[in-house]
Amino acid sequence: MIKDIARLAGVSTATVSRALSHPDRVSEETRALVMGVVERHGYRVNSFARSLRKQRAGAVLALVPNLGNPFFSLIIKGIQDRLQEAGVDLLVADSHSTGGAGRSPVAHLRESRADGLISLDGSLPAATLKDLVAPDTVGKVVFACEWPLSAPLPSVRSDNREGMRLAVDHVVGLGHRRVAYLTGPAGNILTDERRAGVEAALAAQGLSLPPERVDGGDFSLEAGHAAAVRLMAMTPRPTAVICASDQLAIGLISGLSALGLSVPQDVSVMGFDDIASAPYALPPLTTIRQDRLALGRAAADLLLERLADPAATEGRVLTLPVELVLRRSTAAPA
Amino acid sequence: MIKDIARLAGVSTATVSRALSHPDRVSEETRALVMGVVERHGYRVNSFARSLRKQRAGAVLALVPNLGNPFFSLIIKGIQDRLQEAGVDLLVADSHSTGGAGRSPVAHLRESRADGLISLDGSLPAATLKDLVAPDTVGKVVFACEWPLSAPLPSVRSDNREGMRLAVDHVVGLGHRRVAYLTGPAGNILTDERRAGVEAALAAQGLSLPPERVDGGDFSLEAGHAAAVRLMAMTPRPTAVICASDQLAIGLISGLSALGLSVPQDVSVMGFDDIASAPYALPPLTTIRQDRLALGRAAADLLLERLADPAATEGRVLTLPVELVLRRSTAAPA
DNA sequence: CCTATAAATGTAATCGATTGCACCACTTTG
DNA sequence: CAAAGTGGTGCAATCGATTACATTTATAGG
Repeated sequence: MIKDIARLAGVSTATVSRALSHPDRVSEETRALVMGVVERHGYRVNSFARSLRKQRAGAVLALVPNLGNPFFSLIIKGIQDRLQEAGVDLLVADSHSTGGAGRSPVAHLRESRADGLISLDGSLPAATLKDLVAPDTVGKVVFACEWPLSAPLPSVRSDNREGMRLAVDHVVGLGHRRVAYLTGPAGNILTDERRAGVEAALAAQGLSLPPERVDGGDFSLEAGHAAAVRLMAMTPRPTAVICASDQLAIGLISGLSALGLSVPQDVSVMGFDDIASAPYALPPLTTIRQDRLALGRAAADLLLERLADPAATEGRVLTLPVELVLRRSTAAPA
Repeated sequence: MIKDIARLAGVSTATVSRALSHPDRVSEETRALVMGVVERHGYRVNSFARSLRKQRAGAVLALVPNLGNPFFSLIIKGIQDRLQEAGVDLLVADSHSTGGAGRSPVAHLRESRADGLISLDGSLPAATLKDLVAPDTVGKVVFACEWPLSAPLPSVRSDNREGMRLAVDHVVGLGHRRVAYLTGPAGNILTDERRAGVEAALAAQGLSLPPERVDGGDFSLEAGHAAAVRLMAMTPRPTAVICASDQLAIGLISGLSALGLSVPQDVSVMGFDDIASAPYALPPLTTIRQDRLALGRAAADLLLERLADPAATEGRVLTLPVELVLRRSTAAPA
């Protein structure tokens, strides 16, 4: 195709290419001439030919634990926003669904379909992780939101421990002493961090988190709902429940409501994330806000920087601040 | 790279290529030999070289009105699931954010970064739509969920009118006569379809939808919340409100609750979509379920078929069934 | 034993752009 | 006025695979 343009403009393909990619390397008039022809014929460079020659894809892969989980949408949007500014495309893949072709995410890197990888999944299979830290790929990977414990790869994350400190201090400040915790899925780094944050903050207040006051096991609505009956069967009952996610909290409130209990009169409930529906829960959910959009942007930013200079970003960890959002789901104990 | 493998295996690059892509075109032993070398050296084909030569990208672009809107996540997952089975990659772009590079989605097609396009946005700018129906792109485009009125492109959609008929028949069957409607954003095809569905179904029951009983103007939680006070200021009040989305319904319930009204005792509320949190709303939301996962899969399926045979799929419209899900947000009027 | 046919492999053109190097036409400088 | 420098172009190699066509080798049929 570039040949056609060259022929029509009466110049060489080299000149067309330069007029398009390095406008300052051709004369004013040649550029205008070439641009005119390009315009008239609606010519567009073939990205494969370019990628093949330049040895870069112009695309980045985002690996999501579950594409169907709405929690990730804002992070993805943040990533896409930043990438679009840089003129880089976004590929997405689900790290759990391994379809017919069954290509590992690393294959995208090795087949040079993507220049880099942003993983929102911190619990990648050991084999995948091993591939990722190989010399030829380690400089192309960053983590967002979650991160792997076993490899010191660059990552962007929210300040999960601080978030839980804010949550604990809030409910303890209201006068609660028996605080229960709804935790996330086992083996997840966020689960560990947040739980550790809760325990540390409670300890700092002279309180403890006995194992029987921990329930959940999943970030989902279902898990929260199911936990209600178990939590309320305890004697004495916990007076406040801190949840590892807003979904857990909303599910829990739903479960409590089914038991005829109301929030915050009978129990205080706190979430984590500040998802879009948190302000519209009944009651509006007191929670810890993490800025998912900013997190996505920062991750994309970090990856772009890493691709430009792997050494400079070696092991870099960016921790984003979180914020206590006071709404109506917490109150002093009865 | 393929040259290295060829040299190491003592065969030509042609044979390596065939061993990899057309195993039946080489002898058993050659294949084993080549595979062995490939395995040992972790060789992977370069996708650009392949794409350049084969003139296909092996990727498809999904265009989403707002990547941050969780409503789309399940559709995207459906698309990705199906594409992965076919060994095709998924690129995503936000049709609203036009970042620095500001490349139109059509550019992806023209630059052959993507073989096809699935648009979840039915309200594309006229210029974009015009580009899409050009002879060289029209065979590569399908719509999912939404669709453009002005061009007869293939699409997959839910049966929006039938859904609203089910909703209307349900509340009217409970005895409601003054039914209000919370509508979506102006200019959106779903807004039009659903409203038309409501009006037709009410008319069939001998009822009407006076303009003052229509509010909303957006699918969002906020719009639903804001509508509550206006709707309840009417005399006589509507006894049931049908919403164009679950988000509207949940926002509405939140707004009603702030006014001290409860659902369904004071007002019945219906949603549309059956999003993940609908069962955990207070009260659990009666709604119309559309299977977003199936919709995404079907759209990906349709696109793959269209890419293989554009003529056969010309103007094809697939309408997926919807379903009434009875929960607790509707009851007979007081 | 020789020819026709099939199976396996190699040769080299091709996909479409980018870019190092060479070259030409002018300026500038000593 | 000759030598050196500069800006603008063109030539052709290159990126890494795929595949039409040619060639070789093995097998079957007459």
